[in-house]
Amino acid sequence: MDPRTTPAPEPAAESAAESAAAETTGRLADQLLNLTKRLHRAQRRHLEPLGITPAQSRLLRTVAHSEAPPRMADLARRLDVVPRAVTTLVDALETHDLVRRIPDPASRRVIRIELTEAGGATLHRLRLARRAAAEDLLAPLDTPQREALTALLATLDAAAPPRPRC
Amino acid sequence: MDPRTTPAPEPAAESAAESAAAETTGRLADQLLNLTKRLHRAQRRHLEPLGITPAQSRLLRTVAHSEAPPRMADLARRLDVVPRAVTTLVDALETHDLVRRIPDPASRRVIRIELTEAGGATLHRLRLARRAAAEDLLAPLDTPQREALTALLATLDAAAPPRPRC
DNA sequence: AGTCATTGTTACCTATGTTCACAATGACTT
DNA sequence: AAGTCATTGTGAACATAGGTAACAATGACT
Repeated sequence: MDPRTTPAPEPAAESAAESAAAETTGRLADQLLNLTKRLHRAQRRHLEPLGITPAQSRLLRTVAHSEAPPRMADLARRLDVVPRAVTTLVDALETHDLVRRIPDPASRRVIRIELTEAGGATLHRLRLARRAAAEDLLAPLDTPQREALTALLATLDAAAPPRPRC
Repeated sequence: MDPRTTPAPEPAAESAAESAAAETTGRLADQLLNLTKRLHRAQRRHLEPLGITPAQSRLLRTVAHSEAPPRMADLARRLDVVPRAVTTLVDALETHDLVRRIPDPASRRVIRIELTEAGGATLHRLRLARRAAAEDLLAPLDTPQREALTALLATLDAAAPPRPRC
């Protein structure tokens, strides 16, 4: 709803309905990116005293969430990153003694990642920090609104990945 | 709702309600980050043929959205980044001849950023690409759901910045 | 033994953004 | 006029998050 801000040469012959829907779509992208930037910053701010980055935090939580010590490849899949990215994160966490690389008895190729005791302790502080960070952002929403938002995002996340294997 | 995944030593004496709310909050953060990653990828995929990155795209749109050629500092503020970050982006766009640095007649310190003709043309293709990218993500949501989502995000974005001036 | 797929890693590259230092400029004081 | 200070943009260096490509070790299957 701001058609004057269209300096593109093409008159963009769209119906009003199409245009509005497109506006919404485009705006959504901006809003998401904006919000995520703030989330990143809030997380970083809260995680800084713990000495770990948001990505490391995510990895740590994923490890903790796993029933058995996961393999590097498992982590990569669950974090939706390329395996190479996991190596760096585990390196960082391992130097801080928050996780441990342990060999898999069944296959000498695989490496399993185990939470150390210090890692477990950090994880708890991390949850608090993370919650505080999210709380900073989500303050304007009341509980039902938050639930509505999670529901919508869950829909998006669920429909997400045809699991791009190649 | 998964208390067994709490390897932290502390028993975390919280009420069930508090815990559930915290769960929601934490989950929201994950969902947002997840979604944004996908959005980034989708954008990159769609923007790649145009030879510009998402951040450059955002800068370009911001320039186009401004009534008068904005100053670098304006752009930094509106993009919510540090001024130095704008320099790099403008550099890239300028080498592609999509924007131009023009001097401000009033003050020799300030540099104003102007959209070139090629920039305007690119901007239109960019809108299409961007819309397609968002469409990829938002496919699972129907129109009322999207509107609900934008409304929620708008609330968050609006309440956002006490404009951290220092 | 030979071929092929899996697993993790080393060595780079990119994108985005930050801090620090600095030079040029403008504005304001003495 | 000179001095002080804030603004503006940028160079240099670094951090974070991620990606590609090549490769070695290993397992699996013929």
